[in-house]
Amino acid sequence: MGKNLRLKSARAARDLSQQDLADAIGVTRQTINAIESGNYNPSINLCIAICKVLGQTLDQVFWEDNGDA
Amino acid sequence: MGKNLRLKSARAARDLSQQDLADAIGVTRQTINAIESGNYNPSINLCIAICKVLGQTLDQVFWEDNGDA
DNA sequence: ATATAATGTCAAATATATTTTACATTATAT
DNA sequence: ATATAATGTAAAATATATTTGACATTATAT
Repeated sequence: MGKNLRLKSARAARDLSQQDLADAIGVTRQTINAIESGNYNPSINLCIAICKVLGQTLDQVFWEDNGDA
Repeated sequence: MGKNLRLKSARAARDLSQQDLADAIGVTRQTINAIESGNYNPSINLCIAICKVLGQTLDQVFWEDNGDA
């Protein structure tokens, strides 16, 4: 599976480490890392929680890739 | 948790039974029913599969309620 | 070069999504 | 009233997400 670069990018834009984001949501760092790495199928509630912290929507972070940026 | 009426509605708009939708995706009828009923936290891949069959996006079906229709 | 924060990854344990089987209820038609 | 399709729900089994703990690697700073 492909990496989730939009998540990585949105997180970086807010200057949050994987640990920071994980803490804000209440999951472990490994979970965030795995999602960004792409070998993962997170729950929708987790995705929504991530989006809220990052100020994005599901489509922006988890919907199909547009190909580029 | 609240019911997912947008899913129910989008499915009805395509004249698909819960069984039809489940078959199209490759899950069981109970899974679809549970998601519509609201006591569930499906995986993002499942949500995406549902959206594709219904011709909708994640935001349209699974993002925050707008309150009304 | 050394120290520290951030990231990548792995194996075992735990929590939870999803399946399977089954039955009750509601709608629609004859 | 009877039959049939669709839906709501539940308990046990299975698959998989998530945690925990641990170690290696990469970036950033001193």
